[in-house]
Amino acid sequence: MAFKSIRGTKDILPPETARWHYVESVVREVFHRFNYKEIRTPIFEQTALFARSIGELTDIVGKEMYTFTDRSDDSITLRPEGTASVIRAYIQNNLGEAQPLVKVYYIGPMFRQERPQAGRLRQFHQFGAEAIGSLQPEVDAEIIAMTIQIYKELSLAKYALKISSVGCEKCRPHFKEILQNELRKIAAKLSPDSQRRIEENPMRVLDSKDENDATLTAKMPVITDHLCAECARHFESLKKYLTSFHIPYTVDGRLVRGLDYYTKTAFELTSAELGSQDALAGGGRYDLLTQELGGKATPGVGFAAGIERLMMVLEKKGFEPAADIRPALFIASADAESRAWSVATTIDLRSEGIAVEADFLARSLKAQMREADRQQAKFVLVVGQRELGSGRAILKNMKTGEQNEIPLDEIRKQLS
RNA sequence: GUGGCCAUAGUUCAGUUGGUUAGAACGCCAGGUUGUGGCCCUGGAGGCCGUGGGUUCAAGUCCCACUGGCCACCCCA
Repeated sequence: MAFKSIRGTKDILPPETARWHYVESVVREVFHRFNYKEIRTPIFEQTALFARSIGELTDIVGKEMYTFTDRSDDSITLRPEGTASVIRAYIQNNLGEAQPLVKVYYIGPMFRQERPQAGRLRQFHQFGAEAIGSLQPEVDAEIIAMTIQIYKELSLAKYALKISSVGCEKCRPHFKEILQNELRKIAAKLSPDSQRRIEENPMRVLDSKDENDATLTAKMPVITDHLCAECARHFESLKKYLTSFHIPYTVDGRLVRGLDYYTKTAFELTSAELGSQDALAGGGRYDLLTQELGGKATPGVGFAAGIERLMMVLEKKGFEPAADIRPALFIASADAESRAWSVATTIDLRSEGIAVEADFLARSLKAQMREADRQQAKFVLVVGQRELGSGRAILKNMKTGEQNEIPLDEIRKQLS
């Protein structure tokens, strides 16, 4: 084969694009109902934006970014996630000056150079939302409720919501020290991966998939027991809201997010139907990010969800939306002269807003009927010399098989 | 980045201990119906057997490398 798509990238082809249209329309509709407005940022940014927001030491920045130098010798990176760009746009365009709470959402591709596997691609798609400007736990609750609502409206039932608080600049460093001290005591018994993580990211040791590690760390302290008064109050309030929203959740003090910028609330939605990469969506609060990126100190909360993973679950359920593009009418023609008429009429009707298809292969009537069937056309109009002469033709309802002779100039009326 | 499995028509797959013209189903095209879809019947087109090298009289089949896919680790959406 001459050219192939880049490893870890995929073509999304017609029957499947209908599913994407459906999912995107549901997602947009829910966002709009929650009064979030769409923001579209460039898919590439200065490398430093991601390095500073996501964190130099994270895997994403350390080894997964698509980074290159452009012809002006600037370091450019394809966005690995959405929040950094949104906050950059928020600061750059002074969005906070027009209103105190800015609520935006995005849908689009993200890029990470990882080894592809089930539910993991190098170009993948996310939808997500950010609420920038409020410290209130009500906003955290709204974001979570909105996330859940989207999955509900897609008739997805089998997921689990895990929530936690990762603390703030006051309580997290404290806890990190306590945990590291505990972990160092048993370091020798831990897996090599976990030993490395003790210094790099101790919270992740608690999340290890290694059975032995899990046993050894079962009684280790968790952050949710070591929050400062303010973080604890915030977390309690969030839990109350979720309960009042009738949203079931489990508190998982070991929940870790892959990005450094999170403070207080962290949450994750997982699906048991996904295999190893089971996170459907994740998010949390990032009260320090805006000032870290050079803006006025402004709190924020957000989430992001993987569209391909959502598709995997929908496919597993056998979900198949009705074809979103199908002609209202197919004009079948019996000969060259009527074909000319049918093409001209097709263009006319289309300009009037009617979805029409005709024969463009000069095929037999039978083949045209087959084509109309394949396209799931609602009606077929059969025209030939006779019809052009008499001004009346047969209109066939493809679902019922019913045929009626109608005057050609009444075709618009018949279709409406 | 590491590991395991895999790579044959458009698609999903068969292909005996290496042995003549590589098969099926579905899909596609045409005919059965000289102006009518779906079901049925008949016929047809369509394969450098992932790429490169090696072993052999002989390779889709065995060996090696590469590329790609799948799955897992890592990490995450």
